[in-house]
Amino acid sequence: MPGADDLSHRFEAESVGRALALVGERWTLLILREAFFGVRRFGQLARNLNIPRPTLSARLRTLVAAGLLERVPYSRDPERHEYRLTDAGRDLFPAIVALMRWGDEHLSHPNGPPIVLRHDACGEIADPRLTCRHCGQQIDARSVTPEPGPGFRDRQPAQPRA
Amino acid sequence: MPGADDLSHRFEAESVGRALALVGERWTLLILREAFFGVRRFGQLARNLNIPRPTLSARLRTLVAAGLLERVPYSRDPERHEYRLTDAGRDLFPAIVALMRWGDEHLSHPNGPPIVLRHDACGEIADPRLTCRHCGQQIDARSVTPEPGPGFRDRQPAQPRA
DNA sequence: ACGTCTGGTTCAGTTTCTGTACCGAGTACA
DNA sequence: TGTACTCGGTACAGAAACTGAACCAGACGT
Repeated sequence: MPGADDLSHRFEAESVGRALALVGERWTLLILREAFFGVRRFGQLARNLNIPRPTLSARLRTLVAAGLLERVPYSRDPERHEYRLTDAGRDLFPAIVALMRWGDEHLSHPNGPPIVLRHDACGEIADPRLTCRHCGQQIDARSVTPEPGPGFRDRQPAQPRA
Repeated sequence: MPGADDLSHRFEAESVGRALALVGERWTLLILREAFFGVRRFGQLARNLNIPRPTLSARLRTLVAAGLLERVPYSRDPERHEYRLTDAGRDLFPAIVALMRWGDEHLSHPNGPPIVLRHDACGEIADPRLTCRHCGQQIDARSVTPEPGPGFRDRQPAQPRA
């Protein structure tokens, strides 16, 4: 990152920080991955992920509270619910894909990725890249320079602390 | 994700799982974010992130062990080291950017993002997107269908391998 | 009546994280 | 020469989170 030593304390890049407060708990992204694959039920999640059920229960609750999943009833009498991605949850898809690609590239690729994503629009394997919206070129850590944006430091100046 | 209910146990999408085993610990991605911003030193990381020093110490050790950071001496006599991104670490940049964008969009955007990325090549604000490498169109959770890739299930012994 | 499936909860034990304090080596100043 | 400060950590104990095993209630099959 050229010429950018120690920007973070000046820039307050809290976007990542806050995202991670939600998403950085151990199982959260795995649960969301399952959700992207269409898994909606408690038991199915528990089986697929091999996650302790109390942990799953807690995660689902925080995810629902955070608005990434919604808990919708699918039967009454035995009152049952399933967990569906909200739009906010779905918007996390690029992050999961990016992690997936990184995992494919750097962890165990004997033949190639275990899963690929086929792009419905063009019918090809998507092989997703991060690109500049302006010029369309691929972006990586070295081709980009962080700078303060419009929302920089507009945090409450004199938040009276408890 | 159309027609894809419960793919994960069939597909073994372990790329994400393994990535998260490294990256899913609470402070890891924040440390990497700092690294992308040019922060290299223990004390600076500790100050910027407000992370407990023993935790930082532990995280740095696992990151070095995982090959995402390297610990290079920058002075001897008072023997001191700094932590630099390796190529593998740098490749995590898209994932962090994706999370950052999600945070910008869904968490607290009073005026706009606190940080933007300027694309060195075109000089514009990058506003990075995930795109299909084949057709260049933007990709989201709904425009793509997961399917088994070449590396699918090749860690099972029964599969006759070349 | 019995066992099974569902979606959970309770509980106790273990692991992990956190804050505070501390260390040892070097530097800066007076 | 003493004092203070920086830097990169470590030691420790209490708090929080995670984990596995067991359990529960309602509905269903036989």
